Amino acid sequence: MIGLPGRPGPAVIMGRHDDGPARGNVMAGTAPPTPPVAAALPEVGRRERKKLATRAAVRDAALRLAVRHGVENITVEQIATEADIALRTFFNHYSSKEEAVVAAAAAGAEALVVEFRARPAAESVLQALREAVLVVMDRHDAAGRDHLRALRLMRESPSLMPQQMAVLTAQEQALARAVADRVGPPAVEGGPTSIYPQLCAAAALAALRVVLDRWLGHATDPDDAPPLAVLRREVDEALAHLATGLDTVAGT
Amino acid sequence: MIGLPGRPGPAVIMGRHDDGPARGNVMAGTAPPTPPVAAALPEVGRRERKKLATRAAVRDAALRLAVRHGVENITVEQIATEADIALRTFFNHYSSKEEAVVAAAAAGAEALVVEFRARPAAESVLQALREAVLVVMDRHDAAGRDHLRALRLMRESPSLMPQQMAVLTAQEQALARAVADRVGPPAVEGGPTSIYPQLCAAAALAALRVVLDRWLGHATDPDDAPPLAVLRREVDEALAHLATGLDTVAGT
DNA sequence: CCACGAGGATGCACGTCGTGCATTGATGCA
DNA sequence: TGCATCAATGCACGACGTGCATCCTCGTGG
Repeated sequence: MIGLPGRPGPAVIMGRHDDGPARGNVMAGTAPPTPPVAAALPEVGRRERKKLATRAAVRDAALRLAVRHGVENITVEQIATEADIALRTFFNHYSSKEEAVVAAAAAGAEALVVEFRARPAAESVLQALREAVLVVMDRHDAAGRDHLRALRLMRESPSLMPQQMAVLTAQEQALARAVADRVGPPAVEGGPTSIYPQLCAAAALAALRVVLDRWLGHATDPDDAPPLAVLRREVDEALAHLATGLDTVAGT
Repeated sequence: MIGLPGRPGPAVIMGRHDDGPARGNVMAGTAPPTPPVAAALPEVGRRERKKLATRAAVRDAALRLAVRHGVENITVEQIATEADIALRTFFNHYSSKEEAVVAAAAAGAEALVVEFRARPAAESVLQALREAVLVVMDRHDAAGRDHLRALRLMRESPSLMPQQMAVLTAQEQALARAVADRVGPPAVEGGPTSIYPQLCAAAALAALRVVLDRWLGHATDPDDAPPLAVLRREVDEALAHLATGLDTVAGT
């Protein structure tokens, strides 16, 4: 998800196909089936590739500067310069620096939904979700230190929180649909849709958000990640709570 | 492909207790605002009261204009004029029009936490939460049409979503603390804090958000609220799901 | 091979945002 | 009554975000 190329050059191309800046909030785009690791298909011409490259350059430049100087202390102009584009062009891709910074992280949430859908139908909803989380976690674990720094940036920048939540809710909708597809169509066609998919997706993502937040908070030293094993355990614990019910009375 | 005021969109419980001078009508001596639950505050002098009044005036003016013209189509200057204050003064209270508009809603979420804390310890966490929700719901039901319009505004204004989520997460923290207090201190002093409070608070608020969102979505006609009974039922259903566990396998 | 249409990158102008700084007037206090 | 405080204001200014016209590159049909 995060990718921090050393130079503003052509970066990894990852999904995100929508045109036009998203006024005020984030994309809820359904990128064409672009599995986690995308391969350049002849589908896109040089033109499209250049556009994507520019987009990626902007995104990475934004993240790089934000990690180094803090989101509050950088201007869109600086990002544009770093990405070697005109100021005006920046707004052709993102409508604010916050959106650009968070965009780099959005892929993570998208990947989760993709992996979830890929799980066999035999698994229960929360089981499938757990496995999907593990897959995404492992993959991102390889991203290393830069990736961790980016996560901390997200966690500790108040001004990014809104954008993050926006991404999260967008993915919540996607996950809700995935859950609905998994449990099958409602008994009655056209009948009142069950609240279950939305509820489950919302609760699950909220749980994962809490877990990740706690995990990032555990670390006493910056750049020092608590063992991944801890994260796994807490994910399991949280999902287990959801699965078995989380009501409690005083003294328990 | 995103900025359209469409289906997805969170909402927040909101209430509008107006204390301050409401444009063109009574502006009594401004008796100390009457928060959800009485609070004796003999401490406030005229100075503080005036400040609060100004704040309320700004908040209400923002909400009123936003409901009438849409958040996107109003400027801070208009709000300031409507509230009869200088432009600069606006920023002494809120840092953006979105914040001002949503501020009116924040009280709702705060009230929920307050009511939750007021529930007897004998009730389980989710029971207490349910009762608290009902209390807040009933109280706000009396607010009538304007209140409903405000809720719809929140739901359908993409640019407000970030601020709403900010309010929501703030209350999530407060609720998490309340839950922690309710279930009692951890067995081991200073030991690793349980994830339960945060998890529970996050899941519960996420559930309530989904329920409210669905409820607002049910209505086919604007200004026409689905019966409150439906809301109650869905709240119960959602919390019941959380209480008994929400795992499921295909075909269930 | 070339002219032409589509679309991305830019430059420019402009209105709105949000903040720092200095000033004023009402308020609270000794 | 004299003084300290603080909300409200006015002013200046840099950053933001968008509409519009233009230039240039890529993709295509002739």
